[in-house]
Amino acid sequence: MGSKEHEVHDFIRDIINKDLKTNKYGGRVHTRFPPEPNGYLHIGHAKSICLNFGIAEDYKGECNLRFDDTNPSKEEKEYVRSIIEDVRWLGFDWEDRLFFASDYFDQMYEYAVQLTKKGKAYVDDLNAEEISRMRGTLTTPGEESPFRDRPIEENLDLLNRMKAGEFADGEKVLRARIDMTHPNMNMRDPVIYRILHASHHNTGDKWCIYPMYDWAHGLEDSIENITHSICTLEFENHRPLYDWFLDELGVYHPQQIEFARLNLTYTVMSKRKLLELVEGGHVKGWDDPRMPTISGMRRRGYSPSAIRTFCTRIGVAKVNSIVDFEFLEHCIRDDLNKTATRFMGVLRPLKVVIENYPEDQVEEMEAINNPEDPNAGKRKVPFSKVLYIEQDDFMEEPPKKFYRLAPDREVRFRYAYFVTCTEVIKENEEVVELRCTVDPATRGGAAPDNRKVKSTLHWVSAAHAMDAEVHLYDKLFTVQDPLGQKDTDFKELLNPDSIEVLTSCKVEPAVKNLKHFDRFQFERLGYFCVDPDTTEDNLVLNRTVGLRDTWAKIQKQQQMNK
RNA sequence: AGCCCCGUAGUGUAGGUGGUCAAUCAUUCGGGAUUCUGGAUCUCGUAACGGUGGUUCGAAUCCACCCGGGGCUACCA
Repeated sequence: MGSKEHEVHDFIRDIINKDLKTNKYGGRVHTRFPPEPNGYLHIGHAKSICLNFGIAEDYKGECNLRFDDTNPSKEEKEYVRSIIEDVRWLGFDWEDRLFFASDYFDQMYEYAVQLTKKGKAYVDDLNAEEISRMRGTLTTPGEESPFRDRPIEENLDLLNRMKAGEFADGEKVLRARIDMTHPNMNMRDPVIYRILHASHHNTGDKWCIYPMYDWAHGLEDSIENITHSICTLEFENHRPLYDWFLDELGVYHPQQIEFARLNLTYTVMSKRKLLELVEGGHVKGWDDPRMPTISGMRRRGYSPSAIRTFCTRIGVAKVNSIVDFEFLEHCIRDDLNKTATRFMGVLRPLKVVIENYPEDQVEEMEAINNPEDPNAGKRKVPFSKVLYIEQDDFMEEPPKKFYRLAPDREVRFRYAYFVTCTEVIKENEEVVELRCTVDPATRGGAAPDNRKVKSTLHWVSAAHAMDAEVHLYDKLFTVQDPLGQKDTDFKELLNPDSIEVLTSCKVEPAVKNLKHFDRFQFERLGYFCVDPDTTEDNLVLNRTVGLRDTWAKIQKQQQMNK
C-alpha cells in the first residue's frame, strides 16, 4: 500500500537537511522526547514520539527520553513508570539516555546565579497577583516592578536565601530582566524560579525553589546537546525567550522547531481533560479502551506498528488540523489484516439444528488461520449437529440484497458445508431456532458441481463452544469536536453507548489458548483483543474495530430510501 | 486591540532556488472485477491551490493588501 513511506518529507526534515548542508551542528542530529510526568501518554504524544525518535533513526542520530519534571506539585512516579512503559511498548529505544530535568537542578541554579551577576535577573518581592497586574495586557505595556533595580549583590543574596528556604511559598521569585513593554508577553520579565516547599519525586526535599518551564527547557536541551528541539505550536511565542536565555548565558544553543499537535475527531486530546474523565468516573481509568491514551489503545487491541504508521502517515505541518478517527481505524485494520489470526465467534447466538446430521457425530473442519499469511498455518474447528450462528445472519423476510440465511435459502457455513434452512421455530414472534440440512457433498465448503452460494457465514459448535464476554466500543463522544461547542461542557457530549457488554457470546475452542493482550480476528466481525481482566473461567474480549461493513452501508441506504 | 503563526480536494498531506502542475500520495465517497470473511485485493471515477491586485513571457510557488483560522495576558508545561 502507501507508496514511498520511507521517504518521509516534511518541513522539519527540510530544516534538518539545511542544517546538515551548512554543517550547523557538525552533522549531528540529536532530538528528545520531553514529557512532563503528570499524566498518561496519549496518541498525540505518540505523534511527537514517532517524530523525535523517527528523525533520530532516519538521520542515524540519537533521541533522548527526558522527563521535564520541574513542578513537583503535579508530578508522580506512577506517571514516570507508565510513560517509560508506553514509549518502550511503541517500540522505541533511548539506550542509556533516560534523563530527568531534575538531574540538572544544580546546573540550572548556577546559570541563574550567572544571569543575576550579569544584571539580567532580579529577585522580585511582588506577589503573583501584583506581577500579573503589572504585566500589562495584550495591547498595553506592563510596568516595571519597584524591585527591578535592586543591586546585583542584594539579588544574589536574596536568591541564595530563597534557595536556603528562608522564605515562604510565593513570597519571592527570580525574574529575568528583559523588557516590560515588549509586545510579546513572554518577554515581560518572566519568572525564572518560584518558591515551592514541596517534595519532589526525584530530588525529595533538597530544593524549595523550582525552575519555570521557559528557563528550564532550553537549558535541558543545551545540557544534553540537543540539535533540534521539537515542540508544539503553542510554544512558538516562547522561542524568543528560549533564544534569549541561551544567548545571554552564552551556552550551546539548539534550534527550537514547532509543529501542530494532533487532533482526532470524536475524542479529546488534553491530559487535563482526560484526567477529568478518569476522576469523574466517566471511564474506567487511564487504560479504558475508549481512551485515546497509549495504554487505553493497547488494551483496546491497537498494535504499536499500527500506531506508528498512523503517526507517519498523518504527516507533520504547522496548520492546526483535525484528523478523522476513521483514518486511525483504517491503519489498525490494515495492520491487523496482515497479522491477526482468524477465529470464529458468535456475538448474539441463534441456535441451528442440522436435521440430517447424526446426533453424536463430530467432524474436525480444517480452517485457514490467516488468508493473508500462508505461514500462519491451519487449525481444526469442530462441527456437530447443534450450532450457533449470528442472529443478524438470518432474516425470515429478507430484503433485497440480503444474501445471508433465510427460509429455504442455501448458504455456506465457512469451512464446513452448504446449509439450507428448512424450518423456522419461533416463540412469541421471536425466532429462537432454525432447522437446517447440509449437503454432504459440500464438505469443507466447496461444491463439486460448482454451484454458487451468495454468502458465507461463521458458526460455532454448541457442544464445543466457550462462553465469552465481549465488549463492543463506539466513539467516546457524539460530536467530532467535543471542545469546540461553546456553552457546553465536553462531558455532556459523551456518547452514552460508547460501550456495549455482551455476555452470552460463543467462541470456538481454539480461542482458549490466547493470552492477555493477544490480538486476533473473528471472521466477519472485526478485530479483538484479550482483555487483561480475563481469568481462567471468564474470557473477556475487547473489540478493537469492526471489519469494513458494506452490508451495514447498504442497509442504511435502504432505510433512508424508505 | 498589540505581537506571533497558518490558509492545496470532505479529511490528512506532497509540491528545494517561479515554467516539465490541466497539482502528489493516502483516506473518504461512487462504480466495476475478483473472492469460501458483504473482509482483503485489483481497477476506474468524483473532488483542491482563501480573495484581489502586482512582478514576470510564465506564479500554488515572489510582493502587497484583504479575508479567514489559531496562539499569547499561569509563581503550568
